[in-house]
Amino acid sequence: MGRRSDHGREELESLILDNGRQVMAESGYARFSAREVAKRIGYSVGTVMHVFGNVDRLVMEINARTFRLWSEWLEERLGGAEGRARIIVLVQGYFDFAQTHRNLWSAIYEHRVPEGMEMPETLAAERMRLTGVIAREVATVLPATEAANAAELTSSLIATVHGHCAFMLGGTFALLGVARPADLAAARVIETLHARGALIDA
Amino acid sequence: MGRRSDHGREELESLILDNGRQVMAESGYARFSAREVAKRIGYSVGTVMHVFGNVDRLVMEINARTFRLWSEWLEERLGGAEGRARIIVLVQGYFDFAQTHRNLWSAIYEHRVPEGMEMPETLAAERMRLTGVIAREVATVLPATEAANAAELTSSLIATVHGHCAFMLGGTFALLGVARPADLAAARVIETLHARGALIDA
DNA sequence: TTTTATATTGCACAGCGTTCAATTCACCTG
DNA sequence: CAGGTGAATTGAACGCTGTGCAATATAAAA
Repeated sequence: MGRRSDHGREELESLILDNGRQVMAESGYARFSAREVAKRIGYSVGTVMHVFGNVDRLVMEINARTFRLWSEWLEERLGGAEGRARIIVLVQGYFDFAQTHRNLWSAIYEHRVPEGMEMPETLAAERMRLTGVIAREVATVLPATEAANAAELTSSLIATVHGHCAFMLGGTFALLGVARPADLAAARVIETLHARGALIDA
Repeated sequence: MGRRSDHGREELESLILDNGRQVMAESGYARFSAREVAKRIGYSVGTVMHVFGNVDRLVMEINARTFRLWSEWLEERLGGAEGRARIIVLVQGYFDFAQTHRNLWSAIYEHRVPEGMEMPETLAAERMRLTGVIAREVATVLPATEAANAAELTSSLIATVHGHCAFMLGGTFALLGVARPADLAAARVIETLHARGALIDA
């Protein structure tokens, strides 16, 4: 039983979030349970509910953390890469992250925000941060004439890669006999960038 | 209380499937319930479980039906369209179906087949049927030199459109300020087909 | 020390999927 | 037609789930 002297409010929040992330990573969204999180931190269910209001908000905060982790993962991988290689790193990094953190990644897309409940600011912010990393790289590669379309094009390219990644982890590609999903996605991205006059080699 | 004289085994199966589809359409995967289906058909939960073994199999059978509905939806829409228009119809039809049958469409991708449980034959078959419709149209448009890659390219194009559609219904595009997701997806598809030397006008 | 505010609990509730002994029923046999 | 048989169907039990809330425990203030 947790005493209030053990952890301050913020401390308790991140304690729940840390263990919540762990439960999500182990069990996946379908088997995620606030009760299990409570058990692990040695507090009762009521406390978890009191801190986050409801399970959906807890899941969304976990997802926000996943987005941050993901952004950092991509930035790290970009490291010293240059030119076309940076784009490939982004695509491959997208796939690698999803595969390495399968359950965390899936939870982002398996969770539906209930009607009438608004998305927490943190989730929107972290999502935009990830998009920002990619948008920056896309803008670098595009010619000046395409600058106005860069944001929209970035969204479209992310959607393209996302679709391939979702089909890989969801088993659709396995069913269709597709061997190297990441290469396919990369090919589509390069194609589009070329079509827009991007300054990268073939 | 259902008497066995009321419905034969097959009759009962499709009764469950019909009402199951309805519950799924109304409530979505997250709130789908075998008990609710049982209530609607006037049988007990045990009967539903007896016919389908477990809820996952029932969901997969419902999803198989959704795939069939989807294939027919696309074939109808292809109607008298010709050339490039057929490709646009496929892309737009993908989006329209998903939007019109939001919960049924989402259920396909929200449901994860539990480990150790194999996919029923019907689901795999209906999924391939849908892919077949699209593969046929892609093959028609591609030059003979690309025939060998047609199947893989088809899978990639479906993934591309799927990614855009998922982002639309999941709210990602709204967050990013993307206005016309279907047009974006269509642009990507046309780009790729052009890059492969497809015989369609710009 | 007593009061006050609130963090925390633990139970109740309604729902879920799954299991299974008991029951009901349709049909076959004599 | 009567009795037996096997399968269909039930309904309760079990262990989960998220949520709400009155009661309690506790730290801080008076």
